[in-house]
Amino acid sequence: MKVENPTSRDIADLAGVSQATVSRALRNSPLVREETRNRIQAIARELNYFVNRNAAGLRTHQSNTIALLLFDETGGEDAQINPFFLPMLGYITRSAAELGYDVLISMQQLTDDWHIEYQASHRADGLILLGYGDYMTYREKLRALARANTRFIIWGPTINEQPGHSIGCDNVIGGLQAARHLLGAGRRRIAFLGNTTRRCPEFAARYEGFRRAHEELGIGFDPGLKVDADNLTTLGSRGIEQLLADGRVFDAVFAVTDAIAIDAIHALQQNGYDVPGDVAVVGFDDIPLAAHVTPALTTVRQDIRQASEALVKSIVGLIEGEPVESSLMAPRLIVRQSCGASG
Amino acid sequence: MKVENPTSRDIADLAGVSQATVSRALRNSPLVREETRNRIQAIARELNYFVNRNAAGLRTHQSNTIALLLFDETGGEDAQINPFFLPMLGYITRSAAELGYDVLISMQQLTDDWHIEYQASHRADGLILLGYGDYMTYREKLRALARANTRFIIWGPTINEQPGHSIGCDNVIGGLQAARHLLGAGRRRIAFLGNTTRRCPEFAARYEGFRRAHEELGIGFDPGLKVDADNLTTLGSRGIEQLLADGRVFDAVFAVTDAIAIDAIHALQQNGYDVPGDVAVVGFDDIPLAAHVTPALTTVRQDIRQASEALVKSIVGLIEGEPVESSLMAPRLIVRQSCGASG
DNA sequence: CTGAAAGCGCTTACAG
DNA sequence: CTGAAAGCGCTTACAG
Repeated sequence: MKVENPTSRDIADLAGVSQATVSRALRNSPLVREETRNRIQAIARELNYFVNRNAAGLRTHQSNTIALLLFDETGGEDAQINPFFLPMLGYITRSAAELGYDVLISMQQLTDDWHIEYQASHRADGLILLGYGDYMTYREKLRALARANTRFIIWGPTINEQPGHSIGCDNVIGGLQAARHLLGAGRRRIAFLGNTTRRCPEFAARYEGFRRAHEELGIGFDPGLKVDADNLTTLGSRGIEQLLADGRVFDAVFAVTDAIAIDAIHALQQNGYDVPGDVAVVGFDDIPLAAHVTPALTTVRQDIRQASEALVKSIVGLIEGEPVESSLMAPRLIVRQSCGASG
Repeated sequence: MKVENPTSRDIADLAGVSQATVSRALRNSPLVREETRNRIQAIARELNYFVNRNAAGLRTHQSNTIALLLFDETGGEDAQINPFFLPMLGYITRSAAELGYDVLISMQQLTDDWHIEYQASHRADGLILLGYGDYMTYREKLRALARANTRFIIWGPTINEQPGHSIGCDNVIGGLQAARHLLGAGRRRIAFLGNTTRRCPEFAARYEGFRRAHEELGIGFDPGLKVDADNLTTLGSRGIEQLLADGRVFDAVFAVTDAIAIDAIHALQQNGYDVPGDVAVVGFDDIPLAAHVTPALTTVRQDIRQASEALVKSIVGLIEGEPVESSLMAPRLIVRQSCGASG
């Protein structure tokens, strides 16, 4: 009675019904009498039978799979995913599972012909694009995607001419919140650490909000306090060293990522500055370590979970033909000790 | 001439050959004349044709997909993947892509019936299991996997009775390296921070190596210097505070993760200790931040990339019927400033 | 409520 | 080197 790789026909034989009835029963069709359905499902369970997804997919033209395309910044040398996106994977996977979708991940380089294949080959019903920061670079690829009627949603800012839909963090608001908070606490000379070139539109947006907070209060911002640099990991300490070497006076630091902020705190402490006494520090991201460094880091948190769920909800909506809109989600300031305003 | 969703038959009509010849040409079969093949491939490209994976998979009984099952420690509440495994995703995905496999990710709780379905439903040809630390808990699940002839490979220690194959880091060697290094630098009272209960067999193995290094040199280890605790993120500072509160004397710290080590460095500095002058610190993992804290953290690095590639190579070997062996990979000590031995 | 039948789009023996 | 044909395992209109 044990069958090697059972098919619906095997179940049918065992249950004494037609293969069509087995198929209906396993999909919980109301057309099948309950008693029959239960019997069939029991046999299927007994035999460890699972519907062949290839056959079902061939028939229905669906894969019930979402492809997650992560932009590979290393150009193929290394394979490090931008660490910021990693935690999203878990949330995306779970949300997708709740809606009955599997998640296929793929690292894609800019040079790859990454657009159309997943959907055209029926491996995925739609795509989520993570890490495609600079729209201008991808413009043509996105257009090709749209032309091929591929369903996709981008994690990133909403840009007018950009094809498709996107869901992103409102980085301007984030920068605004950080700077407002420091200015509200009486800090007047806030250094800005972060790369705001076109390569990093998110950081540029954070700077925009930072600048706007100064404007709101009619406080000028000294351009000498803005440290731009390429290498993000060491920017914290190098930025501080540079500011000190240049003899800049500052009473606060806003870093575009927590990694930079934490590195900056170290450098400040090493140079004998008290944080937040002498210099307040605010970061961005709320990475796990942020709450555990000393002083605990005040930072701007993007709701990664909410964002992930929204991305999945949108792509599934697109797949199932529902209306979908682009949106920006407001981040939230998490006040801890490093800003000196935690009461 | 533009076809909506072209099939191999459309290509065949356009090329004036049979559908079978198209199929052969697209798979680069040597049976097809080169001129014919080129013509067919050109037309396919022109039409943005891609082989329907469901149809091909149904025919060949293969999916060319590997399922990556990540253990979800949160029991479904949250969806955070253990951060240590995240970087592996990128390497696994790339290695798999190089061998022609897609990667499906899935978060699985202990209670899930996570074993058999992926392969039985022909969604994946084999499984990679990440994060299944405590074999005893999964014993039955792994046996069920093996019984169902599911191909799988586990990232973790090799355990004798454990079904299937595994690839892991030699954590004993790692702990040994760390402790030998500190002892070799003249430290004699090394505190150990980490949870070594059965829930964390990797950490227990690191402790084992740590202990063995003491034995080698005939140096006793004061059990009062071992701080065990549940909450890993704050163990660094809490551990140090506890040691100090208990009046323990120590000249070094070995923490089972870098996060704990970095937190410990902070706590030491806050309490007026110089690192590494008064207390040397060694961590484990070599997380990105490790090189950038002050002092830069000496740590034990697992070669995540090599491990990921080995996992993929093994599962693909299993899928393609080649012989595969379990193995342990030696980690490597990365000497920086925090151990006071960088010269 | 159930069954017989068609067909999804491929791959691959078989025949030439 | 190429074609006609079978068949992978489903889903679903159609008929009853």
